[in-house]
Amino acid sequence: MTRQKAEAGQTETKSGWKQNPEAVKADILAVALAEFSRNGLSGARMDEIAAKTRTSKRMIYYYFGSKEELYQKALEAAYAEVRKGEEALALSHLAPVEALGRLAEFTFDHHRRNPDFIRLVMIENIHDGKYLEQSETIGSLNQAAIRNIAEIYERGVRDGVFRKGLSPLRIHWIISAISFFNVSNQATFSLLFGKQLFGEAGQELARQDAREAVLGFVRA
Amino acid sequence: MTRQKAEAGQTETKSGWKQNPEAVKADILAVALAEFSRNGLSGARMDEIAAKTRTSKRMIYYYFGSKEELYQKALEAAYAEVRKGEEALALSHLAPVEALGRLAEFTFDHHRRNPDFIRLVMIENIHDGKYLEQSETIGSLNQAAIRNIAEIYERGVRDGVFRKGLSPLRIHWIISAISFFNVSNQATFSLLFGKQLFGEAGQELARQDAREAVLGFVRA
DNA sequence: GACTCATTTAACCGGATGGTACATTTTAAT
DNA sequence: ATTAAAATGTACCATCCGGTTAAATGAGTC
Repeated sequence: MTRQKAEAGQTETKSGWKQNPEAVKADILAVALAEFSRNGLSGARMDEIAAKTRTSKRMIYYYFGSKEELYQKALEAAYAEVRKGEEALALSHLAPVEALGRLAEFTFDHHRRNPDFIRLVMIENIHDGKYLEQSETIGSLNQAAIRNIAEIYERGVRDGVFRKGLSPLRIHWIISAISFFNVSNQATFSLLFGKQLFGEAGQELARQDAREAVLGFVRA
Repeated sequence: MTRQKAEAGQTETKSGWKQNPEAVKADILAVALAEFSRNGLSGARMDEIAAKTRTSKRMIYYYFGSKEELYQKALEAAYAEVRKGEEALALSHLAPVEALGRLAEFTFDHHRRNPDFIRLVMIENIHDGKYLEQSETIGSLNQAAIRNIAEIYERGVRDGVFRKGLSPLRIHWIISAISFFNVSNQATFSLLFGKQLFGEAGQELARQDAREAVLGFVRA
């Protein structure tokens, strides 16, 4: 998204062309993503989004139809963007314990790297997932995460280092919970219990804890 | 909150009195809590809150001043309410492993029992905790949870069943993460990965998993 | 170089929404 | 009974805000 926006800007600057629908759409989406993430669906302002865009409010309605549709498209774009960062993690050559530990740490870091996405997911959950539900571009790459874990878990059970009776989904659930919560609830948690866990050193500890919790969960 | 509302209703009905400030305030807070939890701060409508109240919009402003102040008071009330349910869990007579396991399961259930509270906390995190921060009634009973864990953990280390080097805060963090996520992200998680974990049987599994993850995390 | 369609601009609208002015009633104190 | 303060009812307002109307501009086509 951000990358595409930058390109669009250059193209416009270089050529002086006026019409460039794809760039305009990408620009709107990027701004919308940021605004919805910051303020939520009802909290975001179409005028504000338009102002931060290189185009006008009229254009937003021209391409996206309504605030809700824009939100949905921004949500889809956010998922797509974050999914890209999930690929390319080769774990099958590692021993099961090490592979799962790496996966936990990677997921932990990946969530930290994408706070805006986390916020959007929180917002979407406030809406009971009704917009993600309407989306057609969902059930694709998420299943890959499960298959990834399945492969590791089965090897671990075969080697006798993981206990039997678990499902990849439940392992993924634990990893997600810790990684997500670490970002989503940072504000309230640190208000109630102090900021220790959210500084540089604290987050290093937290990552190790995420790893240990997951491994402790599956270990035989 | 709910209890107090019911009492207020009865009092009003019985006596026919008109003025009853405390009951009116409690009524407003209860309605506000539900509405803000459902729709967020910007999404909630003052007119709607007023309509669901036994009193008028005028009264809301008379007692609470503004939408934001009402939200803050509702948030505080929610925390206070939920805290009450956390007390009275005697664990010091149990062996460390059993005590911590029970605590994990209890916390898991307690979160499930209070979805509205969870939603409010999510909403507050979207606002970066700025309203909770302004509150004066925060840092009180939350520390009790930490002390509770500290007691169990220290016994566990002494007995050699828990590993050294952890802090009660980090244990609490893990327990909270799993318990919170299980409620907060139910919508999106079940959309992406299916509803298996959120049915009757699934949640029973999830609770056991919460227990196992925590115990696996601290076990020597 | 006229025609056509996609794209863009600028001004505008009507209802929703947070908040208020003002009069009135109720309660407690004297 | 009188009075002052607290509590409440009614009607209203100014602004915000999602969305639109209508007309103009650019680009590819023949």
